[in-house]
Amino acid sequence: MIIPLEILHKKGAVIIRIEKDGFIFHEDESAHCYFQVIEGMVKMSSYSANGQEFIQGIFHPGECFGEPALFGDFPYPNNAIAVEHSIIARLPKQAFFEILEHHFEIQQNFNRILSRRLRYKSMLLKEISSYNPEHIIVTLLRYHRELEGAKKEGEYCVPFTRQQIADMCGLRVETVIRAVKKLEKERRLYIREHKIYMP
Amino acid sequence: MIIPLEILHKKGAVIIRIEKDGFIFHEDESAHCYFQVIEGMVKMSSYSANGQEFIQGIFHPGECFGEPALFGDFPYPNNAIAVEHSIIARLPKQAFFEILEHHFEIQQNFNRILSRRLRYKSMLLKEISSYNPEHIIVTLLRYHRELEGAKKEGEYCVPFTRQQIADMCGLRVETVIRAVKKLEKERRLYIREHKIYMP
DNA sequence: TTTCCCTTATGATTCAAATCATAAGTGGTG
DNA sequence: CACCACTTATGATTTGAATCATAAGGGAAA
Repeated sequence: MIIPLEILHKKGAVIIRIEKDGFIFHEDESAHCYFQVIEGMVKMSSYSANGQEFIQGIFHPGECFGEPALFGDFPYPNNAIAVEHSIIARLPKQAFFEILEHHFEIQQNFNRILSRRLRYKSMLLKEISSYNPEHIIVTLLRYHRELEGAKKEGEYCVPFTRQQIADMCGLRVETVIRAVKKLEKERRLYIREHKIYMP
Repeated sequence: MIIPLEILHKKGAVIIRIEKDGFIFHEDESAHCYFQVIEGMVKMSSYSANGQEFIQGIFHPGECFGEPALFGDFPYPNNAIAVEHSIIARLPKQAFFEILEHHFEIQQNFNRILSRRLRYKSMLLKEISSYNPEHIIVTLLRYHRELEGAKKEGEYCVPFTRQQIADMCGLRVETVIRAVKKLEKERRLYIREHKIYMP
């Protein structure tokens, strides 16, 4: 939980419900609000001219999104879309900055969050720019396994479809399917009932 | 100037000199210091297994680098290398965090800087994952022209070699050379004495 | 239970960027 | 000046991922 719900309430946050595939905001819209996921799942993504989607991030309950546009004073760089029916807190920019002024530890926490997102993108850029699909996918999955963190005993059950993996690293479904098959042959991961597992 | 030099001095920053191509820190090293460029130019980059370089960012006088690793508590994700002979202020992590505690506006400024870097990487990822070299290069150059900002009357003289452009967007020199030629033919940019200009 | 859509799967073909080779222009330095 | 390293340049060839086509499996909903 980035900002405790009490504080959000006190500052006048609105709770909104979004159905699956509903937009919370659109790419290039000017940024007026801070958002925090309460229930459900939200993705930030954009579509290129040919309709290909690129997923920049996926956000779970307690996580925030849209705030870089507030900090950096630029339009939302991507669309925010509910991956499933979701409940979200929305707080106007002004109130958001007031919270930061009075809570050093929250402000600091944002530095941590932004820095980790930078690390993720830094890693992805390096991968995409110079490695093959198998390498990219293994690195991506390892990263997400680390995020799950604590509960790391045993194997990691990958919570993404091949399409989602493709959209996160700029590959095509078929390429991901083939790469995953190849990785299975090399024993670097396993497939059971079409689900991917990492040892 | 992210952190004023007086403050850095008072907190015990060390001034270091690095010759061209010298390393300031290495990828995967654990992060102990904050850095700020005083003179010269520094790039953050990493090398893939086959020796290909990917430049994650370039930093000029007044700009900082290495701080995401401090905020996010992870090893430096890339190498920091002097592009030319440079003078740099180095401040231990502990002292850096003390400065933040006492300077709300500096803390806030870091939120802005990190957010803008995120935007840059977000843009690059989208470009690299779904557009052709010409599109990627135009977007990259447009971004850098905007950074130069104020002095934007007239055309933009691109301050990068084709190799540097290639290393910033994961392409090969030959590809960049050909793409730039093609863009010139389409009148989307100009070449005079081998230098690239954008109208 | 049938329908529909999404996901996984596989083979054939295309194509754009990487790779390889080669050379001319440029700038700094001993 | 001569030399060396880097940058720009161009053509030929290779290659790996995208694209196209097709189909089977699974889950949700009418």
